[in-house]
Amino acid sequence: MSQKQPKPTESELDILKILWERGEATVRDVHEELSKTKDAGYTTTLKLMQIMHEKGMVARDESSKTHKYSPLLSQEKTRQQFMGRMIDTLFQGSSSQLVMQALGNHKTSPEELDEIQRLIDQLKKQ
Amino acid sequence: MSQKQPKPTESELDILKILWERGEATVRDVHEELSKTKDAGYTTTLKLMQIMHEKGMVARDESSKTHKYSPLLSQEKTRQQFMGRMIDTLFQGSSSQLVMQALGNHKTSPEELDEIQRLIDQLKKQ
DNA sequence: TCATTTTTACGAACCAAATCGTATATTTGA
DNA sequence: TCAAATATACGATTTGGTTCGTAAAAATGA
Repeated sequence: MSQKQPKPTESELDILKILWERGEATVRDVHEELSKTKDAGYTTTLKLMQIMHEKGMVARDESSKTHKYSPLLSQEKTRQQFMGRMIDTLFQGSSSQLVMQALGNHKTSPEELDEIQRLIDQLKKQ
Repeated sequence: MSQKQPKPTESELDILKILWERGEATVRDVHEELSKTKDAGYTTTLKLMQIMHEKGMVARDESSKTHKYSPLLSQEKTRQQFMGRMIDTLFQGSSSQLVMQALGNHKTSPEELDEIQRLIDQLKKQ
């Protein structure tokens, strides 16, 4: 029986995003990256990451004084988690409605469109 | 200068979902619908809807004792709001990645796929 | 060496959201 | 009519997330 994955908060998502990009990072790494868009003190970031560690969202390598953090939640699973909720609450359970919205509202390159087309063709074959 | 739309919380989204479906509903209507999936007291739902009214998220028709509520936030705008955040944090800013995920993970009917295809064709023409 | 900087730990404070109990007004129906 | 049921209002409490100050330990470098 697998445990249900904890749902990250907004701030936790911001941190996870960075950890997913880097694979591993110190509090300072994360904080500096975060500072570009947000405006929070160093100890705030530290505390958040400590809590995430308690929750089992991130691993912590304590072999050196300066701890190294890495994500324990998979981006894949987290994507599914949020998409599911989104489709359910905002798109009447219809994923295609979500797709239409995404394609309609954001610029998508011809290459990306081709890629999506290929996926559709493949799905149709089944 | 238009005000930025307030961002609904999780619980507020649940209520908005019902209001979007029905157009108009009483607290009891909403509460009963909500009870199917959630487990909260009547006054909790009432209070939530009162707060949403204060925030300007819903309209309230007080002409009869039993108030009637209707949504003031558009589903469209709210969709965009949440999608934007989602694409940014979870999909590296790539909407096509989100589309791939949505199509890959959820069953989509051939009709829906056709519809998406048509949209893609149209986007490609531009 | 030793002052400065960097790091972690920890608790307090703050804030918003959510929950609920209670009071009061109104409606319902026996 | 009048007791029971149903509605709103409102405040208190709880809970969870976020922020930050301070202390102590460790690392750095002049």
